[in-house]
Amino acid sequence: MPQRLVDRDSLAGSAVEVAPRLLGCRLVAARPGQPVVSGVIVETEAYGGVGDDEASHTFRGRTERNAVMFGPAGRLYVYRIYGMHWCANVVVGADGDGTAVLVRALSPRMGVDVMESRRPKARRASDLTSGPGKLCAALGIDGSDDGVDLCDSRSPLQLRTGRHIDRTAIRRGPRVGITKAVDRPWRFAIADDPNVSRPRPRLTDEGESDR
DNA sequence: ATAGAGATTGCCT
DNA sequence: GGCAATCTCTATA
Repeated sequence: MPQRLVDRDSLAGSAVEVAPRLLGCRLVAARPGQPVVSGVIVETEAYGGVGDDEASHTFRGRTERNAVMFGPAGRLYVYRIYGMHWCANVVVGADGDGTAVLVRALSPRMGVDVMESRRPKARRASDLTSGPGKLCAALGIDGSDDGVDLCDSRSPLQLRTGRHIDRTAIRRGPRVGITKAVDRPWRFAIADDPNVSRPRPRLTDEGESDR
């Protein structure tokens, strides 16, 4: 089966439901006049809505920055972090929920040479897209992509289906870099993929520690 | 108005 | 392992 666009309806669930299902999907940058650059999603994090998840940008309601998170599922929410880098999220849930899934790492597929030119500081293949800021740089994602519809074949950024990831091959753990709601194991990753950022999540679906 | 923290990365010791 | 770079939002005045 060839890759097809992810169906918007499949993003209608809660962030913590959708986050593991995005593993294995492809994030594709298809910009006019430029070579296609893409990678398989290997790490995600779920972020909840207003008053629900203290670590989420939407916890205190709508702002200019987080407006896209309150729109329909399938849009890309891009924000600047630490004044330096960009982070990309897939908006999920129902229109108005303010929920999204942060894409934390990719396994490079198409356009690796372009990624290398955009990530001159990467010294190894696994440095190219092994973090939310790194993958945005590699795919050329910035603030001008905020709000792009990933479920539209005419978009410069698209979300496409990939191979199925077995439940037993998924690891989960606490989200990275946050100081609030640190107890929620809302980070998901494909076990043993070299592009997953550190520290690697260690829990199985049953909550058992791996290794 | 001003200050401090933040969903990160890379360079330094 | 520590820490600087530097934009946006929030809290406090």
